[in-house]
Amino acid sequence: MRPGAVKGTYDILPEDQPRWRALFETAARVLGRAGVEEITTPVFEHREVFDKSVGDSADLVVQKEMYTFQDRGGRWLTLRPEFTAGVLRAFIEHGMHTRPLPVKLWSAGPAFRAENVQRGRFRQFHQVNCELVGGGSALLDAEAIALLVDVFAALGLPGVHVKVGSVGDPDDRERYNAYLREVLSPQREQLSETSRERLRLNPLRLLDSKDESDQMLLAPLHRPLDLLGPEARAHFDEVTAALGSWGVPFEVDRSIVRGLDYYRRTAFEVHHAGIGAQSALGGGGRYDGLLANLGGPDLPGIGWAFGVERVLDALHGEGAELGEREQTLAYLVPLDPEAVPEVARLARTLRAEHRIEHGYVARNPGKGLRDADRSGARLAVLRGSRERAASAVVVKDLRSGEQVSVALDDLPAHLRAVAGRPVSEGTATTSGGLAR
RNA sequence: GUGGAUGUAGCUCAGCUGGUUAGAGCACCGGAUUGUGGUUCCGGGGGUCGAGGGUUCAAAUCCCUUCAUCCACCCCA
Repeated sequence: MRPGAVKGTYDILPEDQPRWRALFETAARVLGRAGVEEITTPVFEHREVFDKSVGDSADLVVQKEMYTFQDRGGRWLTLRPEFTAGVLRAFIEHGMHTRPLPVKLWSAGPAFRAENVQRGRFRQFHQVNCELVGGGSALLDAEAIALLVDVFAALGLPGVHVKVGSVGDPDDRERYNAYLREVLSPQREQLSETSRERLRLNPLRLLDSKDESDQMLLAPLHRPLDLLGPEARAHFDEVTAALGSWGVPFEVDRSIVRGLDYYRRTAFEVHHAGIGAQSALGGGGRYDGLLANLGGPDLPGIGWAFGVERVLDALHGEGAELGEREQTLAYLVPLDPEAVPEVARLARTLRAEHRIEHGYVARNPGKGLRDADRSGARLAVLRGSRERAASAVVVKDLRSGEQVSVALDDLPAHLRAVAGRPVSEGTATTSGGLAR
């Protein structure tokens, strides 16, 4: 069997590229206007970078899902499973804490997780990531959330649901975990097996259970948001007040939860109903303390990421098309061998202004026009012995069928004029269509 | 790691309970049309029927194994 693309990876074909490009360009524009600057970091890092950002979590699963390997020099490296750790590593390495704070950085590119594949979940996938580093103000939390929403809006994606919650400060989390243990331990026999395990290791995650009877048990309980300390509560209220005053639509999610320990206070997710079971387009949160964990200054930060594949899936489902392929203006047809180098040279000069393609072997007019048609070009430009004798070319509009002889010297002006006109309506005339 | 569905031409699929040489549409190539395309008509090339094994006179079809894809569970930075 010949090998196909590796499980969980796929090819982005030429016809898909405009969508991808348009998405990245839109994100760059929206974020750029907010003063967020682009940073590109390597796709792999020393494994400690991700181990430190992720590793002290109770969930060892997370580590199992990282692509970690040893290079020829014996270095342990990890393909990035997310952007935050690498971006913060770069932030620290380049002393960016000396820049005006907060430092706002966005990135885009592939990331890797050794997960099982399903809709919206791949082993190599793509994210757009944004980090606002060095500010603890609730206004930054609100700005981060608003920016994420703004990007979706600029993409023309309807139907997004923004959920905002808070996991509180570390004290709050401990208190909440203790609360869950206290309330649920007497009823542990009624919990599902995995939930019993979670009760022991990481009670917070119980809230994620999809088991119906679990949810029945959990329903009457307080949520993290209900038991926030006064400071975290005030912070949360400031965030929601800012979002409200900016007109950013969101709903408060009392039970929002993060899997990793470094998250503090604000946590948020954006969901979309039309993309299968993995309905989260993106999400993020505040990670005060993470920077210090990575050996940097003790600065707070907040960030988010969204999954490019999922957003494109959602856009497709909503019928929102994104990006267009540039149409070839003219396809140059050599009608005899002598014309081949002539059209090649001509194409090179015309390309200064337009997208131009041409044939590489002599064709009769029938085949040549078919080639031109299939290239998607607006015009076919024919060059053969008759045209040569007149120092001209024949230019045929492939939609209307009209054709004219144009002197070589006049061709640039002619093409410019056509390019400035809207594409002529109507499918080409039938049969004859040929000017005599 | 677990479960379900699906694997037949480049693509989308048909092929019923086993029975001649495995089909269609689209796509591709050629001709009708040797200086005029996209429509139409005619013709053509393309397949280890995912792979391996088994049952049978006979397997795309039934059985087993395996691989892959999709969806879901698990998990989710």
